[in-house]
Amino acid sequence: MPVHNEDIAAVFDEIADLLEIEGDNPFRIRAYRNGAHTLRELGRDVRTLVERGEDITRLSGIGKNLAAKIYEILETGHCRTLDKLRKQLPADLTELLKLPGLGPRRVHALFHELDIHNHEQLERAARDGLIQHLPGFGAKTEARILEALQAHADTSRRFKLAVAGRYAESLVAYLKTAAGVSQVEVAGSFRRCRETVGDLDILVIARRGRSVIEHFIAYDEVENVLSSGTTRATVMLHSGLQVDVRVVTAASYGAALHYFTGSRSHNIAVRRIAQRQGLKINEYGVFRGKKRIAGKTEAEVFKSVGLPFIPPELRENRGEIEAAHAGLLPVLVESGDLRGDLHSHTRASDGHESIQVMADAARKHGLEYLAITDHSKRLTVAHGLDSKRLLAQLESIEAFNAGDHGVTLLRGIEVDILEDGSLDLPDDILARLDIVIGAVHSRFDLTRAKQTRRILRAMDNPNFTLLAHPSGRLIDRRAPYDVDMARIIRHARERGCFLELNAHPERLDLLDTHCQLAREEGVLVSINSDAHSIVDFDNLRFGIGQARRGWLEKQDVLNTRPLSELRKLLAGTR
DNA sequence: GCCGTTTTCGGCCCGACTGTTTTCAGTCG
Repeated sequence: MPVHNEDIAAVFDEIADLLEIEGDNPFRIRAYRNGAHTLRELGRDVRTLVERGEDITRLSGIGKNLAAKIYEILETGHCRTLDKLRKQLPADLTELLKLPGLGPRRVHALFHELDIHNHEQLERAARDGLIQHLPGFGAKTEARILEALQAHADTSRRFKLAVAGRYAESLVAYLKTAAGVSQVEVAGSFRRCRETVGDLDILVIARRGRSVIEHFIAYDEVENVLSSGTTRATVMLHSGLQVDVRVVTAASYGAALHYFTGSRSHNIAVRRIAQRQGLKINEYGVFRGKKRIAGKTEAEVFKSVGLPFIPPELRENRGEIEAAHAGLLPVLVESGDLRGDLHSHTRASDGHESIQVMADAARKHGLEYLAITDHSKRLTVAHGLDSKRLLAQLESIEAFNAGDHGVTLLRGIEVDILEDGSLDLPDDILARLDIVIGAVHSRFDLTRAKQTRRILRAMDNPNFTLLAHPSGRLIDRRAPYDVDMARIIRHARERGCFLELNAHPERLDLLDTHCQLAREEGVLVSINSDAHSIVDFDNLRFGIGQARRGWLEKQDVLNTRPLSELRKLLAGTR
């Protein structure tokens, strides 16, 4: 049973939860949480690092103690510290922490005073009116607990970036109509371009907070108001999306934007740097004593602690601060850097438009080239192409290219990688194409070893150019297949082929951490729309966002190359 | 439990809002 980083992180988080309920040293608790964060953001299995004999205490937040626990979990599958805590406290107790309004202190009281350690017991006690008599509780808290228990089903819901974006857009427009508002910015994980967001964090610049807040909570999509003060408010929209609005004045704009953009972990790291320099950073500015020395812009805030501006997409405390210190921040790829798109579909398979219409849309999107890559025959639901239909399509593409349309089409295919790792069309046909994108569309359930072997074998086909949507996941709908991505990335380097970052907002794989890994290994990533209709080219921006989260620079992205250079790179894979 | 521009001990980010309190603890972001 392989142990993944997430398994170890979950152990550390549970230890932290249980220690917190028991009122342990808060810094010890944070150390466990920091360790969990480091493992989750690592991008490669710590197991592999250990197997290679690397010193894992060099990872930030992993000291001797946590390293020993990692070894223990890898070897035995258990952690004695956690086992011991679980003997002292019921296993389901940490579930209570997930209810809004219940933190460690209250859960401690519920357990030790009323022996409550699960939802059922909590609900019964609340209905019997027992909770409001506990010290620190009251009638309102008891009522909120009952509400929370009823609403519990959808508390952890996250929204895909593109979906959240639509809610954000109308809300921003609405907030701009409030009196005295000079600026409205969506911050938080949305600004960091995370693939999903748990809530919207919106920063408003205005002289007076209260009137903006009143305007905000009167928005007609508001389901209920969770809190509302003079400078901030939290509401739940009808859609189930939570929105936080924070109002500050222009003098605090940069500091507030930095604070509200996060991530929390990044903010803490930056504030600690400030602290060591005798400064204090809060959402109002950077202060030396009572004197504000910065805060108007984010760049000013960074500069005040001796750092260059760090783009929002990098702010995950994943090495960006160290890189900034060392002057090694990447110059991130931008939308305008893309010269082409290497993955698109037409009516020939499951797309909605002709070759000509797709080409025209790509040109209007500022692209110089577009690969037509319809599905192969195995994907019958998508009306995949067999050799004969593919050859016919090649003729149409060549005919198109013979004219002057301001965009060049590449002859391609998205060929199915069959269960044994062979490709769904004959080699002599694939050899006639400019680009062969391999993709897994079946048997997502193979074991990690088999799935990995399947993909490695497909890459070994001399015609193979690019691995499409490498994890196969659909966010919220289908888990990724189990595969050793680090191995696949290394193999891509050895084999000299490429990986796709699929820009569709439901896919967005490669993951950001895998982009980082690809970059370190020198494997070029292609940011592709996988367009099935002309509007889908707009999705490229989500791919750019994900690539930026993955530290990719222009030179790390295959389709930033001009056509002539691209052709050489494609030819080089054979 | 981690870590070092105050380096092997002594510190560890910071503030808003709520509810239960009469000055603040708990929770949250």
